[in-house]
Amino acid sequence: MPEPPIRPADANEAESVHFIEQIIQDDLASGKHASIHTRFPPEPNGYLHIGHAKAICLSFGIAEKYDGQVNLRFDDTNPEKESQEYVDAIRRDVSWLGYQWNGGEYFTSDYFEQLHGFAVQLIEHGHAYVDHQSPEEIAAGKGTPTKAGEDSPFRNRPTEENLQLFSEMRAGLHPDGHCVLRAKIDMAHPNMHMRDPVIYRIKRAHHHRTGDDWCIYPMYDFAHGQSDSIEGITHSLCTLEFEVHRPLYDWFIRTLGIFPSRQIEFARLNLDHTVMSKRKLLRLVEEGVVEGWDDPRMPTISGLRRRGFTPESIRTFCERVGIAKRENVIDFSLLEWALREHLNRVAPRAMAVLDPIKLVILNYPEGQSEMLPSENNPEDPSAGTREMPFSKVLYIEREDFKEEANKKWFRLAPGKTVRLKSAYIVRYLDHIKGPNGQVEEVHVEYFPDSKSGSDTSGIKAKGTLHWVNVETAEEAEVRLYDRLFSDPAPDGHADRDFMDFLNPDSLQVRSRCMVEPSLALARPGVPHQFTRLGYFTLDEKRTKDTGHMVWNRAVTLKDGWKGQG
RNA sequence: UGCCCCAUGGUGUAAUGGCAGCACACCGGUUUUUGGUACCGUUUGUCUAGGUUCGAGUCCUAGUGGGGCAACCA
Repeated sequence: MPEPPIRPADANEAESVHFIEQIIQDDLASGKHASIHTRFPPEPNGYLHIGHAKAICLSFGIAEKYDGQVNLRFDDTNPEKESQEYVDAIRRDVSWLGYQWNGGEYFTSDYFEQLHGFAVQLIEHGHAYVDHQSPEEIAAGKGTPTKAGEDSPFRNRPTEENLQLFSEMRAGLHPDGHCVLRAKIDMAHPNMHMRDPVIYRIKRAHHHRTGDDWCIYPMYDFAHGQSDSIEGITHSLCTLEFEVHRPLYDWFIRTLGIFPSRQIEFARLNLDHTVMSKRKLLRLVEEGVVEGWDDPRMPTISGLRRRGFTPESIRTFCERVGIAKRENVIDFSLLEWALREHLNRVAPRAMAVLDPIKLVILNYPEGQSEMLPSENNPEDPSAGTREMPFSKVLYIEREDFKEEANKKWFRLAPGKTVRLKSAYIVRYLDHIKGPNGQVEEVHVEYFPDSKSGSDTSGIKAKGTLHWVNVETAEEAEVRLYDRLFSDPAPDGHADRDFMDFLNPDSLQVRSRCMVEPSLALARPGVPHQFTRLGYFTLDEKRTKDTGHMVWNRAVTLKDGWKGQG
């Protein structure tokens, strides 16, 4: 009986890699490829979103890890939907994520001439024909998934006639839609994509790069694999919906006898409480539900950037999400975790009060003030400290005071004692209410010997409150965000429109917030942690437009309090 | 009534025929001048049925469930 193998005493924990990396390692080990070359091939017809970030991190990350190359290629074969605006936005988003396309930048439109040559080559070898059927006739002729298609009446045209017709198509002798070029494969093939796919159509549309040079454009299936091949892409990584296109991808490469790029598919990213398709995102923009593609509630890269996400956090998120072929829906909280994980280490702390009421320290001398040092980041002593002005009248958070509270309430209330962060311990005395019953001021006494850093009072305070000195406070607008949809799967209801599930509270604007004076020098793109409140970033656009500070909250701090007090 | 892909805790993802592990979430505890962080701990999983094997999450067969495929879109 064979003994079970003994595990090596000190085996290095083998690095576990996903199935795509496994293929790459095998190809490198077997010598199939001396080096690897990937590409990221967006169509410039919209803004990149977090799902694209996964694809970007995959293709760029693999090139980086295996010392290979990666191309950025704009798949621009449908001029009606594409534009330079999107090209620019895509470049900016990929760069912002921290990636360089070291293999170069390309456009499928750069290959139009070469692709045209491939088509001629196919015709010459009897592998393509010009079809004069209408789109409806072609669709009908394809059959259904369970029923074989029928040959087009034009399928057996002589090569010479096909050559002639195709050159007329290119020369503009035929009106739009009059005829198409089709690959001649198998109208009864079990894979619908192999039933003589259309590979060129006539379309008199102005192309954002080639202008009016062409009136025929190749279809995706005839452009993508060949473009990969032209660029020497070894591993062409794409999402699962292209799986059924792979036999066609391979067929063109084999039939044309060109460099065999290999397509490998992985499952696309889905996030709960949002939608990810360009069509649906576009609807949110067009119906004015959000401000634009870069609205901080959008799952777009530009939206996340404006919301206050960092490239590092998005890359971490993509690593955690993993790569597999299984359909998946990722918790939004994983994205939030990734941001907190990064920002907790690097974000400078500051104090801000979103819903201010006054705290008056009755026994603090009128007219006196002092500067108290406060750590910029407790996780990073090298970040140093800053001086916080402190005096008799401060702002504290309305929700940090309660007229009645039990033992679990660590904040201010009758009978309670709290520490003011980086300052003194104070004890409740009384409070004043306004005409409509709202608390306006809380009065406390402070203990002079409880000063932060030199506390000899011996008094213990369970809770610590953040505060801002009234005299020196800066006013700011703060925008708080929540999930755009209240339903975890807004587009998962067959009988309901996803717009029915919009979260009415996805945006909260707080207009008279008070922030510490040092924040007046803050710059956009540098996230801060507002003590006890979360991570905030200056909104560049809105701050510029309104002339006053506007802060976006990217995410709250994790809240471990159960709210039982 | 076709073809292709997939199935591991609540959510993701490992285990390459040999101890089902990790992260997020959840719950509990310790520390704490952020009810944060850090640290510790609890609970929870191999779709079903057969088969191969000393041994199956892994291989085979069938079933079930989910996803995809019929644009002159990508």
